[in-house]
Amino acid sequence: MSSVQDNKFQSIISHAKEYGFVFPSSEIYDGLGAVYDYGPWGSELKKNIRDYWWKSMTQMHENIVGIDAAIFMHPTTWKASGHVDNFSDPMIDNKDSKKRYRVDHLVEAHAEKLQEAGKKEEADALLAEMERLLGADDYAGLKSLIETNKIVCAVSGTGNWTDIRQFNLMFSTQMGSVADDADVVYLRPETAQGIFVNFLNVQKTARMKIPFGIAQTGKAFRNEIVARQFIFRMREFEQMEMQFFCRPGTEDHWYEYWKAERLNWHLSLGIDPTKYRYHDHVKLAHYAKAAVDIEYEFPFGFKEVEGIHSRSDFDLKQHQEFSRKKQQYFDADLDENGKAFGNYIPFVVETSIGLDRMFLLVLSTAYQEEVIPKEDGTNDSRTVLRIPAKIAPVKLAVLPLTKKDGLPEIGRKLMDDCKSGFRCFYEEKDTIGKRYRRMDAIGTPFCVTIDHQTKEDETVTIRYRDTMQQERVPMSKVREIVMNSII
RNA sequence: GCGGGAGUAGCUCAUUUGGUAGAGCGAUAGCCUUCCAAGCUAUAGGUGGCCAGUUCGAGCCUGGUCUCCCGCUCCA
Repeated sequence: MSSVQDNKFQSIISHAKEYGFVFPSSEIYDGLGAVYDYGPWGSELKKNIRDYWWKSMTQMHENIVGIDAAIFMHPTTWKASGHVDNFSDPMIDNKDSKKRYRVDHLVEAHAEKLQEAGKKEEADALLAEMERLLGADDYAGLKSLIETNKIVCAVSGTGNWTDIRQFNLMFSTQMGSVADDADVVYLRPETAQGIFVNFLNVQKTARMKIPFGIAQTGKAFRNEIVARQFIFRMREFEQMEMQFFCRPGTEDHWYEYWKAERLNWHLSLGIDPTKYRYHDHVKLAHYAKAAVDIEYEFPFGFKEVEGIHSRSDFDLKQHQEFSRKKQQYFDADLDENGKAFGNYIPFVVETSIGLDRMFLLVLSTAYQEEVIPKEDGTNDSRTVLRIPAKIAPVKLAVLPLTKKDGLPEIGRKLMDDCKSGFRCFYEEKDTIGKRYRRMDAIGTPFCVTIDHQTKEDETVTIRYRDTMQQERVPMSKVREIVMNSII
């Protein structure tokens, strides 16, 4: 990261705090690592992004319905999903290079070398032994396996290792207030499983026919080893996910469809397309058939904001196996031979976007420090958040030019006319220029000024955030102008 | 978790070798009534991240600790 980008990122973080978007969690106690709170304007913006997503996925797609599943789920859910086995990794550190490795990656890399050297049998034996020890959670055995095979660190070249430690990425707590009887439950590490376990409930009660989708937004929790970069990687975060259930064999079609559709959603906010790119996964997760990330160029580089995954029938199959409840769907549509497609476990295409990451994306793209030349030759400056009007925290500021001569009363009346439609902000303190700057800083797209002429002809000055241009319009038109820009 | 850097008012910073903290901006109230920040007055706000040690005395020296940033590592 260059220092210029570095500074811009720092400025965004400072701005977010100073103007009530994001605060460190429990800040008076020095904060809590990688946990953040959303302030007055931040919570508005976050809610608006969530609503915009929700509307585009559900209201705009007749074959997608929503649910709101609980954060706690039956512990077996996470065995079936693979999280219990795959979400906790034994790690080992090299004391000389200070490098940290996942034990399985380290051993696998060594096995590959053996294979290249023609020692295939030795490699296979090593991997088999590793699997056995991993399955038995035998960390001492794994360490001696590393030592006896003289596996060394690629950087330091030494075999000076720490003990193996377990990093469990799932948060756990107890359900039940008597500690001895309490069952361990997990805070969900992803929202997707709440959709999968409700697949048939939703399909039957909402009478959905394949292909259809289930959408959900909600919190998820991961005990990240390293959580950094402001709200980009948090331990508690919010996902917006949609699982699309389709007939086996059509998943590639729907994968391509959602890949395009989701990028279009981002672009519909008017965000610079050159800041986006697709990143196809080469190494796929255990369930995946295909996976692509939508990456955005954050101030700290291109990073994943959303993932589209072709998950096959893995999840439903797993839940069918672990729950012993059939997860199949009867498809009465006829195939080319005039026969019903019949019973099958649907394939799934998932779209999964981090709400907090989207929030950071919006803030990153919106934040601008501008220099404005003045008539006398000197320069003026402003910090403006060019947040798309439809998701801006405050849509309209009502600003009487003075607080005398009945202007505030007119402003209050305009407030009453508008505030049932969208978030408004009223302010009569300080010079008009200062008030414009304050509204720029929180991204308010429209400011309306009440002046003495308003008393004569009921017109007001509307001032646009992005162009700083002003226009005289009838006061009765203000609500409509703002409404039209936020739909 | 390892290595590096940082922590003084809401923000940006100052406080000449150790002598118990100041400014600008911002905020609040008022004046002015002005269509793009930086006119005037007043007020509020800090056990110097926290804890200990050295010292007659610590924002400053030492140790520990917490948090943040950067790099490594990890990322379904």
